[in-house]
Parts: sequence; C-alpha cells; structure tokens
Amino acid sequence: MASSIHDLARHLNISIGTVSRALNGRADVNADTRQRVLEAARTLNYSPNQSGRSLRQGATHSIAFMLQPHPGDQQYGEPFFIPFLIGLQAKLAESGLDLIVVMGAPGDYQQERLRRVVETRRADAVVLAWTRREDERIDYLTQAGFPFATLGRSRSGAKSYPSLDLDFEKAGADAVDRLVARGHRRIAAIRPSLNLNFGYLFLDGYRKALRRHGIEVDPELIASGFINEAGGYEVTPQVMRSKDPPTAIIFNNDAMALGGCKALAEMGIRPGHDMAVTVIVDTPLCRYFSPALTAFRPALEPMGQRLAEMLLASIPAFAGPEGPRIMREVWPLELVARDSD
Amino acid sequence: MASSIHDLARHLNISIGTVSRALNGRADVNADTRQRVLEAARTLNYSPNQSGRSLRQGATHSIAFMLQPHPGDQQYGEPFFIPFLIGLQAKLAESGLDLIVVMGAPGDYQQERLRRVVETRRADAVVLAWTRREDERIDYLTQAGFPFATLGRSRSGAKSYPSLDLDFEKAGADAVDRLVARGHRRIAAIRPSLNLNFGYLFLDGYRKALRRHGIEVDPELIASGFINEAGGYEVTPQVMRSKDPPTAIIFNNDAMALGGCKALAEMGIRPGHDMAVTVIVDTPLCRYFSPALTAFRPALEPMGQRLAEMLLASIPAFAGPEGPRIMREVWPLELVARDSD
DNA sequence: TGTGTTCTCGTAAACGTTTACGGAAAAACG
DNA sequence: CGTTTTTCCGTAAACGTTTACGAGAACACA
Repeated sequence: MASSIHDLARHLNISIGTVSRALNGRADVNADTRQRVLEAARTLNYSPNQSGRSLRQGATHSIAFMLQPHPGDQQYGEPFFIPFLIGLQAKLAESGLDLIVVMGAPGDYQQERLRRVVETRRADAVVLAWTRREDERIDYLTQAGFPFATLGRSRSGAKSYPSLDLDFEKAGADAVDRLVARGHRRIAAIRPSLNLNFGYLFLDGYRKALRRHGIEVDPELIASGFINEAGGYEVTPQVMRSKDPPTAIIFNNDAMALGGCKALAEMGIRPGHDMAVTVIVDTPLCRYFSPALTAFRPALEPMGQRLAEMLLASIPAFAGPEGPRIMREVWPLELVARDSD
Repeated sequence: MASSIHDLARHLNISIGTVSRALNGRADVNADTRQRVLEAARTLNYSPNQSGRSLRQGATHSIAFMLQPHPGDQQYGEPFFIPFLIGLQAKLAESGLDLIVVMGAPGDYQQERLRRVVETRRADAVVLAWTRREDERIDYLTQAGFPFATLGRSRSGAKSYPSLDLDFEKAGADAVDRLVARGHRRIAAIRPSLNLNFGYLFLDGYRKALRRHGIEVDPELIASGFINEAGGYEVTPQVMRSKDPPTAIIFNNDAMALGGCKALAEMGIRPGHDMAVTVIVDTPLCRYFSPALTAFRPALEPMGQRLAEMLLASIPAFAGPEGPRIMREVWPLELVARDSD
C-alpha cells in the first residue's frame, strides 16, 4: 500500500538518491529521468513519509496552536478562535504545514503541555493566544530558543517574536467617546481578572478617554471578575453599588457581558433603556442576545492568515530571500452598533 | 539543548540499546541501571524525539480530526465542536496521543486533505464529523484500511468502524410528542439539505411520531435548506405558504432556526406566541436568543471522551488485552425547555 | 589526443529511535 | 566442579528520508 522511495527506485531501476533529488526538484538530475520519476510517483501512488522527512531534516512541518479553554466553560468553549484557526490553518497549509491543536485542561496554564511539544519536537513552532501581561510561556519559549508567535501582546520576551493583537486601547477609548457623545458621564468598565493583557490595554484606553473628556476616573466604576458568564454576573452588582451608579457599562468580554445583563435584569435594569451596554469583543452571542449588544468586532479569519504569514516570515527556514523578519501588528476593532446602548 | 538517547548512553557509559530499554520499561534491564538511566534522563532533560519514534515504530502518535467549516460561516465557525474537541483531546492525551486538527476550506469535501493525511502517514487514525448518508470519506478510509471513527452514522462503510452519534430520531419524535401534547397538529420540519445523515434521522423520527399520533405527514410542511442562517431564512417562508400553515416548526439546526425566526419576525409572527419553535441541537445561541429557544442538548465533551475511547479500542495497537472491538453508540439528547414553544 | 568542464547519477552516511539476536557473566542446580 | 538456566547488556539492523561526496561519461577546447 504505502510505497516508499525505494519502491520507486526499484521500479525505475535507478538509485534512491536520484529519486529523491528528482522529487525535490534539485538541479542535478536529467530532465528525462525526472519526468519518469514523477510519473512513477503518480502511478505508484507515492507520497513521502513525514516521519522520515522530519527525522532527516529536523523539522516536523507542523505548527502547534495552544488552545486554552476557559475555566468555567462547562458546556461550550471558545467560538472566538474557530475563524482565527481557519485563517491560520489555511495559510499554513499553503506552505505544506499542518496545524496541531494542543489543549490544556481548563484552568491549567499549559506550561506542561507546551514543554512537551517543545521537548519532543512535535512542532516547528507554536502559536500562543490569551497572552498575559507577564507570560511565563513566552519566557520559556524565548529562553528555549523555540520559534513562536502570539495572538496578543505581552510584556514578556523583549519583543523578539511576531505578534498580532487587537487595538483594545482604541476600542476602549472609542467606546467611551461614543457613550460620552450620547450624554453619559458615569461609565463603568468591567474586565477580566487574571492578568490577561488585553484587559489592561482596554482599561488604559478607557481611562485616557475619560480624562480627555474631563471626566474623573472613578475606581468604584472599575471592576474585574472571572472571564466567563458567572464572573460578569458576580461583579456587575459591585459597580452598581456606587454612591453615584453608572448609566453605562463597557464589558471587555462577551460572556461577562451576558452575565452582567443577567444581573442587571434581576435588578430591574434594562440594557438599552435604563443602561447603555457596550461589549469590546463581538461574538455571535452579542448579535442574537436581546437586546442585541453593541460591540466591537475583530476580523478573525484575516488575522489568522496574517499571523501565519508573520510567523513564517520570522523563521529563517521559511522566510523568503530577504531573510527573517520580526513583525508586530495591531489591528483595529470595528464598531457594530446595535440596540444595547 | 536537545539531548538524545546517545547523550544519555555516553553520559552513563552504557549502550543506547540499554538506555532505550530502560526508558521503555522493558524487563531485561537491571533495576539499578534503570534507576540511573531515569535519573540521567531527568538531569539531562531528555525527551524522546517523536520523529525518530514514529519512523521506527511506524506510528505517529497523533490522531487527526477533520474539521469542516460550513459554507457561509463568514464570521464565526462551528462552536459546536469545541467542547467535543476538548473531550477528545483530553482522552487522547492520556494515551500520549496528540490531536491534529485538519480543516478544509469551507465547502470543499475534504477528500483532498484526507488523502494527504492518510498517504503521508501524518496520523495513526482520523476522526470524521458531519457524516453524510453516503460518505465518500468513509469509503475511502475503509478501502485504504486506515483506522478511523466517526461522530455521526452513515450508510457507508459496512459498519466496520466505531461511531458515536446522537439520537436524532428520538429527538425528532420527542419534539413532535411535546408539541402534540401542547395541542399542535400542524407541525413543520426544517432540515439541512446536502445529505447530512442526521437530517434523515431527524425526519424519520418526526414522521414516525406524527403517524403514531394519527397525524398525516404533509410534504408541504417539510423543507430543507442550506445549513446556515441564510438557509433557514430562505426556506421557512416555504412551509408558511401552505394552505394550512403550521402552528409549530422544528428546526434541525440552530443557525437555521435563527434565520427562520428572522423570516417569521418579518411576517409578524412571534416565536413563543404565534408559533412554537423547537431546535434539535442546542447551542449557546439558542439560550441567549430572544425568545430563548427550546432545544435538545447534547453532552458534547463526554462524547468527545467516549469517541476517543472507542477509537483507541478499535485499534489493535492501543486496544487492551481483550483485543480490538468495534463499538457503535447512540447518545440521547436532553430537552431544555425555554420560551419559544 | 590530452585536459578541463559540465551533467548526471550512485554510494553511503546520517537523523533518533526500537528491537531481534546473541553472548558474557552470574546464578542455580546436579 | 560441570552443566544449565537466568540475568543483563552490547551489537547492529531497520524505519524512510535527504544530501555530501565522488566518479563516470559526455563534451568542449586547445
């Protein structure tokens, strides 16, 4: 069934070296014999054994994506990543690279799994997501000299790796601008705890925009909770207990927004009427929720493609003639106005 | 950096054969030397090179999951699969297996990608989803003698592979029973076109239940459309044009239901008031839609775990002492009553 | 014809494992 | 003490590639 390079050689009565060179498009092989090799490869249904190539070349031709389910996602995971993965995979496939998706158990920090991937040389590079402000995964990879790229920025790693991130800072500021223009002055911000980096970026933009409008940043209107529905549900009442409660809330995450809306509903507060609600990262849930949530939308699939390009461009073996380059990009989020603000 | 089995051997001044046997827990190695080997492996930070093992053993220690994005999923893909993948991956990891996620472009039938995985021996087995009634992927894999398991049943392949499916037939019947008990007699069914197998199963259950209640099956109340929101939007008006329009609609897919509800809204028909709406496979969207959609919920993560077990049990190399077994299971869907019916 | 160059190909080593085989040493047994 | 068994380990081949090296043949040129 599985025909090897030896089979081709025997069939054509030439050496395996010549077969290999012919298949790999090397120059030092007669045009005629190359034709015969390619033809035999087709008829004998040959395709190269990956393990053999990997062993010899020291490259696995696959990239690992570390997908970390959120703790508390009992039923449904992270739809956010699917379109990103589609883009990533499509671009990698163009270079003959496979995508390995490595998942940790919800809540574990992946160090263990990451280590395994690196040490067993299962992949040629990894892609990280949910970057933290200080990210030990990044420290580990840079220290190990292992190629990687990140979806999201981090303070770790001395910027020596490609990264693609969304402009949470601008989105936070845009959200404030919009709410202020609509007459709001008491604007709350709810973001994830842990030290997920985008939470900080969002908050920076939020703070700066408030100051720009001459509005004092009130710590009572800023809260952080677990990055899931329960977290939003739990933490939203905190900002509502302020002496001067908010008239608008910006949520940094769709799940937290949904939990927050539930809490609001129980207080008799209707988003879109009694409270303006804005969500920073749009998902289908925002669209179908009632009222439909105004949110900032990322271009996930193109981002996946782009990060694949950036990752490959950073690896000498894959970079083009102009040599490896480290790129860092920040992409905009697009406002989708709906009914909740 | 990367220490090999030779490094260990040199360091301990023994042969690589002994090192390998010690690491693999073979019997013919002195307990003392084994200790020393394991210790050296730890201090030298050894971990086996996967390519080397794969090449020698003829096994890659990874399983491929073929994820096919739906055509028309421009923005967000298939959240359905994430929890399934989590379960699958967790179970595979217990046996030291990695999960490779292979995606095709939306709309292509994966034959090409599947072929590549099989022929380059990138994975030891594959997991298929979205099984069709007659499925060429299954035909190909059985004919190639490549191990695989499916999420979903099919007519293809002579049942010689493990499969795990949801009981769409019973869910269809249960949905009818519930609606009949609530006084409905004109019940429509909307399912995906293509020949996705679960659409047929659902329709079988629907028909049988209607007959059981002495209700004639009216072809005008059955329609099929593309399995996305646009499909539901397009096809729902068809059943509404019946001389005797339905008072209830069962949708076989969440996205189609959302599109259908949009169409209904444009006709001034309110789900939960003027029309009972039931969805067969629950997703978070059903829960957050307004009105919240009554739906049948699968236990996705356990299903992923189970299918991993079943797949491994079917492969001689991984099956336990009792030898390989082909299992086929059908799991129930649990009704989640909400506001739409 | 002699020399140098260019094409083309075969040989063999190497990548890091696993494992069948055999042999030396130790232990057991008579 | 001789023989058999057991324990332990080294040797070497094998998995399927890629590639450095060298060599033979053909060719060009003087």
